[in-house]
Amino acid sequence: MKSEMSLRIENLLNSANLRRTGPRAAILSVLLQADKPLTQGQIAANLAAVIPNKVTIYRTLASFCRAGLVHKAFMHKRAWHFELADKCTESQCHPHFTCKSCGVVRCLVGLSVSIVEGLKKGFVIHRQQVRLEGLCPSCGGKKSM
Amino acid sequence: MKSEMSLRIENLLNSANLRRTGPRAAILSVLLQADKPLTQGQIAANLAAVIPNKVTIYRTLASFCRAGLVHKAFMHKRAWHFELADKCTESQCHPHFTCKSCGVVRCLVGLSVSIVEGLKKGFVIHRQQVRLEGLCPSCGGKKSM
DNA sequence: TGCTAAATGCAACTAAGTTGCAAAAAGTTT
DNA sequence: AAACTTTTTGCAACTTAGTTGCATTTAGCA
Repeated sequence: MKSEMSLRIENLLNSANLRRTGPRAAILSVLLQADKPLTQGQIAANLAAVIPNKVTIYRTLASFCRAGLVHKAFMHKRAWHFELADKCTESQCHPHFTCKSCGVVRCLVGLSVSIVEGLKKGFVIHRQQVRLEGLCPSCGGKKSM
Repeated sequence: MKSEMSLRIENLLNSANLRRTGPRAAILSVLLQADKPLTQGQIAANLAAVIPNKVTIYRTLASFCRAGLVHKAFMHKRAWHFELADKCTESQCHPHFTCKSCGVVRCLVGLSVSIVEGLKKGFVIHRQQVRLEGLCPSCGGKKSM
């Protein structure tokens, strides 16, 4: 009998019209279990035993993005983070918060962001992304920079 | 007699308490003349004759950031863009727009962004950055992706 | 079972950004 | 103006994210 996780992965891959393969299922499983966006590096570290190759991870994530299963968010440093797309509509993503002190990344789902006002005529906006930096509740006040 | 540009550069460096050197003046001059944020690579291409070394550009930009003269904005690809900080307050920067079709980067100064609503208790926000992606007026409608 | 298209793995590469150290330039003191 | 100190620059070598081409394997199907 299949686990709930396994079924969910099968559904996701099916709905995206993607073949079910080892690496794909493994990456989805990691993303499903994480409550925050992950970098390719973090996924690779998690799956070193299963996926020997970072190229596979990059390509898999790219096809997930293309299929709308996952979306990319740029955070601090020079790495993208990937997370399941079920938390946001495609065009307006929730803000992502990075704590400058401990480095934790949090998705602030439900935080309203309105940019529409005053948008210049002629621009067509496909996607908006909001990044916040500061201190998270557990670091707040401890460190000023 | 000194040019207006030259004077402005001197003032900026003075106010930031930074020595006036060739590379610094050159980088400031390029940023002052550009009406959009530039990457290190773009600056380097502009100043190949004057600054033989990208490390100098990185370090100079870093010290400009530290002094609050310049701020970093992440755009598409995996490069930061740098622009003079006089267009925005330190904590709330104007949105940056990238055209998916032609790649042009525009600063949407004056566009209001309000994220405050619903911010979870305990978070301290130092900086917010908004990225928009879509089509610019001259590409609008020509290309759908 | 065998076939075919898609997916994976590998090696080699590109490009952004960093580090340590020596040489040069700026500012200061005498 | 010479000597000294501190900051800045240049160079070489490195790290890491992400990409490309090509050969091999695997999923899905006839």
